[in-house]
Amino acid sequence: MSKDTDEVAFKAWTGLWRAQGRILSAVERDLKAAGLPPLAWYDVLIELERAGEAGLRPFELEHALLLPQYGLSRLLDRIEKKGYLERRPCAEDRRGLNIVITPDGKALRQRMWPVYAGAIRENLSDRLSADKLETLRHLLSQVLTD
Amino acid sequence: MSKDTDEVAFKAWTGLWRAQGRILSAVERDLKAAGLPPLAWYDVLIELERAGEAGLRPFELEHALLLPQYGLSRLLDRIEKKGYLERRPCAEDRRGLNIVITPDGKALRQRMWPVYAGAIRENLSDRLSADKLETLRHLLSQVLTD
DNA sequence: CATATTTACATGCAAATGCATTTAATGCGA
DNA sequence: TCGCATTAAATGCATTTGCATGTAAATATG
Repeated sequence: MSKDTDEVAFKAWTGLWRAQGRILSAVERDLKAAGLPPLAWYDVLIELERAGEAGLRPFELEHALLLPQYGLSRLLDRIEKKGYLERRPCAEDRRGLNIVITPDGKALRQRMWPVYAGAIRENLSDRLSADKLETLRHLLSQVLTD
Repeated sequence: MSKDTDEVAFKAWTGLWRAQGRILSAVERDLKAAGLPPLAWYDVLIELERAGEAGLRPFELEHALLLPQYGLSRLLDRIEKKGYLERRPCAEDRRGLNIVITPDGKALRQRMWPVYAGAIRENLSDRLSADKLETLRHLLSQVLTD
């Protein structure tokens, strides 16, 4: 690998970092401005919504969201306390839980979505052609393979 | 903007998020494993090193690193306490400071670099051809213009 | 020139995060 | 089936972050 490649790679990395940071900040700012909870709540709720009535085990959410175990445990505490999800004992494994979204949770997720989508549009879609977006998506999926 | 574009944009965003998260986690993990401080210290130190003897004002660092004002203030506290930088009163503006790296700070930055670079290589450069890296860099720079 | 506004940086306090450990149940090998 | 390593999830404690506000100096306004 040439020195040049290292340099380009480093610039790609800083771009990745800054772009992600800028978009994420915008999303969080807009959510807060709308009186809505942080993005992490959305991620939990959408996963639960997709999982349906059976819900998900914490370790599944952990894997899907790339959160540390203790981080998820406490995130669930907070969301549960507001009534957007339920922790149910798990029949098949009594160590475990089934996390299930409530109707309020679904409603909250729906209110969050347009704010989230708006920030993505302003900060990403509006700045790159459809083709380039697709290229970006593809490159990043390659980075993430394994 | 078509619904399809929105979908691709969203996937590009999640890719951006996950790729950044994965790489950043790897960097932090490797730094910690090597007994070195978090990446944020590197960012501060490299900026200071580039700024030379005159150092930088906190608000300049803040802008360069996209940190909130109070976040930077406390990051500087921690780095200063370990002796890697100095806060000097600023002659031109007595509200301000000049932040200057120490020799120990330069040495620390140098020790951090190979660990940092290694993680970028493993998680980015090794997964994308030179051409694709350049494309990625270019796309991200477009996202960041303004 | 006096006073109001803005800018630079710090800090008290509450919330979130990271780390290590705990509790409890499962599975596995002897 | 007993004992032990492993897995699921929670939690105490220290560190870090976020938010609001404080202090002090510079700048703008009348």
